Amino acid sequence: MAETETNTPRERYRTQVRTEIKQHAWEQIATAGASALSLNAIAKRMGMSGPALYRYFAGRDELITELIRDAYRSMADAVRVAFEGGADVAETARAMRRWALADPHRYLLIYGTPVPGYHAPDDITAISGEIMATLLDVWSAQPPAEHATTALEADLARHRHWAGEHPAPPAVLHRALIFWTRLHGLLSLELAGHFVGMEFDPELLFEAEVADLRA
Amino acid sequence: MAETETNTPRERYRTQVRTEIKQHAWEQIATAGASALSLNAIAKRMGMSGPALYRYFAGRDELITELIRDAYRSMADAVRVAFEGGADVAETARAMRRWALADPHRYLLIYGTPVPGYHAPDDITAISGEIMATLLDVWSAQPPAEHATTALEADLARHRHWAGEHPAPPAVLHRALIFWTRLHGLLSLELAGHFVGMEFDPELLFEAEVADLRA
DNA sequence: TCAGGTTCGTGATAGCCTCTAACTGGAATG
DNA sequence: CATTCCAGTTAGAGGCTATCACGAACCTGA
Repeated sequence: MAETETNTPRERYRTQVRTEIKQHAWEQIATAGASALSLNAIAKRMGMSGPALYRYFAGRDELITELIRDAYRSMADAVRVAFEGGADVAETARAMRRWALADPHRYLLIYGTPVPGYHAPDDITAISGEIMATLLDVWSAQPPAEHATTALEADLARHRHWAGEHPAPPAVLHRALIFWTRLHGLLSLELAGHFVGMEFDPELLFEAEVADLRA
Repeated sequence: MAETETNTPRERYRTQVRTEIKQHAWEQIATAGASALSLNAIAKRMGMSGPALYRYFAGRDELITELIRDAYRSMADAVRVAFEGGADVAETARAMRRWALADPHRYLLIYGTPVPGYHAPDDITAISGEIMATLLDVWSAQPPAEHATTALEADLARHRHWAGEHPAPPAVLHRALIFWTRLHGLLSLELAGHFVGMEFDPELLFEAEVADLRA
């Protein structure tokens, strides 16, 4: 939600309105889902008439893209803050869960069902890369035990493009990947409400998975 | 997609049109996503004019609910067939992955971002329960090694409502749950395209997770 | 101070969408 | 043959995205 600082009052007004629009957008997403997000409805709730919002966003897609960008940025910051605060693997996982539970729709906007044909702009995929880089940092501080190289690790040694310049060995790449996929499995099912009828405590399942991940 | 057998030609015609509508709906979901599904567009592609479809479905929601029901039914059948064909845990996991990859949008319609406020009718949650029951069957044939009871297993022993009459012990409930969450994490990230820029082989990651699950 | 361009917000409009309502014409039924 | 039923039609209300032309407010520079 952070908007760059600006000078002229006009630009300050502009960014102020933009963030106000985004706030209303998040509220609407929380109550009716991203697919029901309506520029028209936001405008009316802000006391303006429909097309006014097109001065601030080129269209519905640009608004949603901006929300996705903010969400990624917020998550990348949360993970980074955890790591730099000295969090180990388990505590980083908990930080991610807290971030997800704090606003389920924000998480689902990032990792939920994508619109076919939508391609995130490069700066967003870069933030996604930041998150993976931080996970590699976290796991590098707690590297897995020595073991024979697996087929997957051989593949990861070849395709380590996504790790950027990070010097993590394939075993750490593997660890970061399953950290991501297992957490995502737990969080997305929990946030989407697939556990509700089951009545067990999702946090215990989460903690059990975190413990397993460290072993 | 299975429609009950009927007698009169009128009813046969009716169910025939219903399945034709659903086929067009799946095509539209595959190309533009579920949120862009349009009764109007389907009607036009079938050579009829808009409101005609309301003879067959009470509205857009009912059509989507029907698609969700068919998707769950298909998945439950796929898992059941695998189990009854003698599949072990690993082979059942592969059957689920094959089912998901065969039609990514069908999987995402079930397990993707839910619409806030949407509640699936009881018969659909029953099918979801069928799937869990089959997973319990699969794991009961390959029970995990003995170990001290964990906090999660104690919780599962108390809240085993979702397992119905199934006699599986808490350790098996735990196993079935993480089978589900880990597979879902892998599949939903793969199907949503979050691995595309990474270039590693998702199947190797999947197999590594399956192997880990059996250990 | 005041003339200029710039930017904001408006109403009108086109073209989608869902869904309701009244109507027509053909098929099934007695 | 007459009646009932039902598929499909058009018309229309009300929502949406998005574009356009216009008036009004604002900022800037002479």
